[in-house]
Amino acid sequence: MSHIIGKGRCISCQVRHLSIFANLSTQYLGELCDFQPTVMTYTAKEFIYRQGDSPNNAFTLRKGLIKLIKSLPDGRIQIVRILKSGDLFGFDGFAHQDYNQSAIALSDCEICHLPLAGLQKLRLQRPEIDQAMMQRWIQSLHDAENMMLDLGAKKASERLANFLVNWGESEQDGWKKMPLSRQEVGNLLGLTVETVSRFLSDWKRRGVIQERKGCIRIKDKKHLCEVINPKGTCG
Amino acid sequence: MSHIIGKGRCISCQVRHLSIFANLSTQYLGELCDFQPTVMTYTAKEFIYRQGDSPNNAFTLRKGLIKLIKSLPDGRIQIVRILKSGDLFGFDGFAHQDYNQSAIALSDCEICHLPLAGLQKLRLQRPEIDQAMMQRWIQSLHDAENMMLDLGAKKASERLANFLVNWGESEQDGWKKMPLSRQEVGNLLGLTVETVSRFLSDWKRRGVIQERKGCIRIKDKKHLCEVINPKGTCG
DNA sequence: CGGGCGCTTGATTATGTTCAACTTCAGTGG
DNA sequence: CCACTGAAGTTGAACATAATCAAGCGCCCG
Repeated sequence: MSHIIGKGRCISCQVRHLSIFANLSTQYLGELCDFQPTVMTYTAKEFIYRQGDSPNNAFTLRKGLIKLIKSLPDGRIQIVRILKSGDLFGFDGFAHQDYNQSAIALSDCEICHLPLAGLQKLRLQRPEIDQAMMQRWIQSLHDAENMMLDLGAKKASERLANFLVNWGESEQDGWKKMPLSRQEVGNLLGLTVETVSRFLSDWKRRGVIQERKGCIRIKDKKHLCEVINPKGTCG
Repeated sequence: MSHIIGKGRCISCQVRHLSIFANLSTQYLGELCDFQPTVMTYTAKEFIYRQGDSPNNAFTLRKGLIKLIKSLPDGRIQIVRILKSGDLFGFDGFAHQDYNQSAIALSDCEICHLPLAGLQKLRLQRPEIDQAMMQRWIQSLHDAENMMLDLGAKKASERLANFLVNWGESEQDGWKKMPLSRQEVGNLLGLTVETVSRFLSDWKRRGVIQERKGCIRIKDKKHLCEVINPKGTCG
């Protein structure tokens, strides 16, 4: 279950450099101390909020992974975003709107609850924070646009190869944590479990990728890139 | 061809009430006059900007319709947004990023070019403008999330029915302009021309919708709503 | 009047889904 | 420690949906 582990001390936060408070001049970190967001832990599969709830907070993810999902009445699901350390989410309240998605922990998580009113005040006071938030909104929109292109115009293998390459990025031929189930990869890419499983199995048989207990490694990136873009270049 | 038709006088603009300057207290409209964005006209099918261009401006659409598209090297296209009067677009520069999509006029258009630096200054000065921009970013993100759900989780008929109902909204059983070609509807919904044409023809034969010279009318909204959501309610 | 574009329609194919059976593995309790 | 259980993953076969290919229509514009 989720529980409160205390008040955040942003000034000494280990993931501040990833957050919207990253570029804050040190002289203003003091003000941030008054802000004192509540820090909570969540266990895997727990909801942080549900689509339709009225927002009192925005959130910063400190530790773990989160999926933002939208779902249809009959149970079909689309993952619209995967959140990593330092990511800001649940900011719908800034537009006086209810949460437009549900947030679910993919792993055990540590999350800062940022009261909307306080954050709004900070944002108006400190241009660095304002700028950081704006950049994140625009980046989120870009990510969403790229995903629309994937979902609307690409085929299964292209989407999956693209997902693997992006996920494995920054790892030079090393093992990368893959905490998403086949089902979740399907929900992210608009595919069924079976389709995801078939392509992954195929690529494993051909030695394009390797897998072991929740980790994945790309052996033949070139091959995946050719799947993504038959006659283009890629990394 | 596009050409400049002069400097905008926001204070007397007919679509200001739809724009990010809508809620500006009258006392500040004067400042806005110094801003003086360039107003330009574009003819249908013209590019306003291209994906990858460096942004100098954001834009407000005064008159007409615009599509924002992303495309793959092999020519496949996804429309990621359709813009209407008063909509703000091309604001990628605020995050120091290149345009992430291309903007193309769907009809003859009138567009305000808003210099980034000037707009940034206005935003920081006037909370109303700042708030309006933020709301639009969040709304755009919501729209994008809804579209991801459509593209990833729904079938052709559901997407198309949903599109028609949304497009026809605010019209009480009247004729609604439909300036998108079958091809463009396909590019928006992740479908081929043929698939779009087939469903529309079918619904026309059944009397669910009517069409005449670039206009469309929904005769049997209930039927479309049942296609969208087999056992739910809808408007 | 001719040409071309957008739209429609049919036939065929491909891609991915659905359904079903089986395997693997982690966790649980005897 | 091992048998049992259930969830996650794999695989095959049948099926459905939408894409592709192809042909023809209607209409606007030159």
